[in-house]
Amino acid sequence: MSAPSPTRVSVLLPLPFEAPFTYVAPAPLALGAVVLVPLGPRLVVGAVWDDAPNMQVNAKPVAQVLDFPPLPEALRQFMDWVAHYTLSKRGDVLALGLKASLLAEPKRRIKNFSFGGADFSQAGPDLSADQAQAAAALRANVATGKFGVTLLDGVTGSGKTEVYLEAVAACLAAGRQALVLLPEIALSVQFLQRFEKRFGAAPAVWHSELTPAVRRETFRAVAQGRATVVVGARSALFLPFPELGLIVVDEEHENAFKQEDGVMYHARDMAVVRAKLSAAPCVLCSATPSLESVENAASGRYARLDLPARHGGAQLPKVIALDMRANPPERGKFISPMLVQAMRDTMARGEQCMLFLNRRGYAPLTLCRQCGHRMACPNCSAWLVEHKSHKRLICHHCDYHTNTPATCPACTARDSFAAIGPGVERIAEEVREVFPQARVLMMASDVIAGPKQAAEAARMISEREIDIIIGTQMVAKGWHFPALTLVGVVDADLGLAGGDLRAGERTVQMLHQVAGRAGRAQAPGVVVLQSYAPEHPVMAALLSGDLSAFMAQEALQRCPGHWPPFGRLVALIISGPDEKLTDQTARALARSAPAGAGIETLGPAPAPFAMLRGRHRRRLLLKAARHIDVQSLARDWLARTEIPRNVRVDVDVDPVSFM
DNA sequence: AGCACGCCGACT
DNA sequence: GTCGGCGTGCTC
Repeated sequence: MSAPSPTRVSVLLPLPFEAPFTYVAPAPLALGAVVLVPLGPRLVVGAVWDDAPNMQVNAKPVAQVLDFPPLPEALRQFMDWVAHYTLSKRGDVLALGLKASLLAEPKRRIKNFSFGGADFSQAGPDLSADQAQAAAALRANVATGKFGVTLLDGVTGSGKTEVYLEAVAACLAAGRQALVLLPEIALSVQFLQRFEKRFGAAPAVWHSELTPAVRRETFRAVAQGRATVVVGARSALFLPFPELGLIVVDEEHENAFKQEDGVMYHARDMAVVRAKLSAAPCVLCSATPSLESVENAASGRYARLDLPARHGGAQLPKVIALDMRANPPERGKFISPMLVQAMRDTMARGEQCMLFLNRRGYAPLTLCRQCGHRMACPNCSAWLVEHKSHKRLICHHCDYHTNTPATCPACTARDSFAAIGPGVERIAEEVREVFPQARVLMMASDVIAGPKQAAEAARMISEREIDIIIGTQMVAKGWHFPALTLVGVVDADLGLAGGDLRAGERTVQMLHQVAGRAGRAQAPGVVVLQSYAPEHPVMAALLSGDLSAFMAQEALQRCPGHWPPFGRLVALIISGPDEKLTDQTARALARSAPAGAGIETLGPAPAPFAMLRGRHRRRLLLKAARHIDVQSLARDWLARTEIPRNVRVDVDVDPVSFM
């Protein structure tokens, strides 16, 4: 036996570097080992990576090997994969999962996820025949311990959650860890209650609003295998699970899974990759699956399970289109008399109503009646939105805000402002005028800002302290309110304006989800869509409830032009403080764009928000047939084009937003 | 990402 | 004459 000899090790740092740095250790270190290393004048945390160390460079010694489980191989491979796919630096991806702040010794253990009271072997709830069959299929997948993706497509109220919780139970029984991704976990109080009811203990949760102490302790508990179930937002994909045995992505169609800055990844797609690298099954759930997942199921790449009926004998709501041309509201009002009457009838039966409008604030536009001046953000190409609750005009794209001025800044006219168009605050005002005795609750992100407010809102509704709920898209997600029987969509056409690639799909999904809040118990539900275009295919799909026919039509439209999911997109967003230089750079990129069979470049065009936060923006779109390696194309493209200082080019692979 | 080095304005 | 603004460049 010889004494261990000094070795060089590669250490990836959670900093914007593509390659690991090389350090010297007294003896070989385990791959994935979490270490403290000198970098310039400071010490930084990093992880031993799989690359061959650099023998040329002058290596400093590793300062300390931390008492922490090494990052698992599947996680290291996953991070490399995500970096390559999104054209990000590997260090930036590591930073999504490893930060110095996560490694400080916890002062005390936090309860939960130790699962003192949990019992995963206890029998689940009574399942319908459909549910039981789907649950059995998922349990069988988990038992194989192999990768595979299943699309669980169940109508709203069909009890998808109970079905996939059976898969979670099977995973835990097999001694492996389970991850459930939700689009907005911070507000998912009802989900956590159902989970606790099923298993007798709360899961570990992971989202951006955790306190540092909880975050540290959860991170450690996951790495040590003490946390067996994590319910989290997209960043939970980067937690160091040593024994991941199942990933569930609930509401898989949600755009909130797409990270829109920094490392721009789609958590639903990356969940599939993470599962594959961990040899774990993956379940994608939705009542309104994305066309991507529908096509993957149709081609046989994903298995498919359907829950076509609501649980407990509840019926799907009846959907009615209200033609606003024939039934206009009073001047200056937004709720048509027919919807008012439906609300009155609903409340007379002791049931609850919900009005949906996906627009925060009081009015989206404020203009001067004297001179026509429109109140706009100085930093963004966007109108300022009046928020009466804050007594302010607010930009929804940057942090600019101003008190509503007494006089017009252009013509100095007094009291000349007119509010144009409705937001939820204005709808609430109208409702209070019509139903002064009704108890009204607003649900929008500026009112319901965290788990506490969400829980209180859910409690008030469940305990029948509320008659009318008025909300933005926040009300669409997952809520179960048995007494809610009427849903009114104030402006069903809203999402169709501007019309990007997925405007129709997205509107169908969102309105169908909102509609699904109605009539989830015995009393039947009614949904009223206020529309100026009730003949539009989106409205037709919602009226018939036949979403698969709508998706088939979408597929037919996207297929010939190689639009996703039948082709690939990469967006380049060119931005900078100098408009001319930004524009020149965009045009230079367009000139050096890749060309060839199955490749097309669109743009440059000013982005829909041509200026954001004081930066001018242009967009280019690379469209390519499915078999083409767009990452290499984009990488080479950027490498051969000179980008001036103070112009930035952001790369968005598989863009969801075209803003 | 930090943190240093490095050249131009308002302060003791 | 200095303190300090943040531009740019480097970190194994």
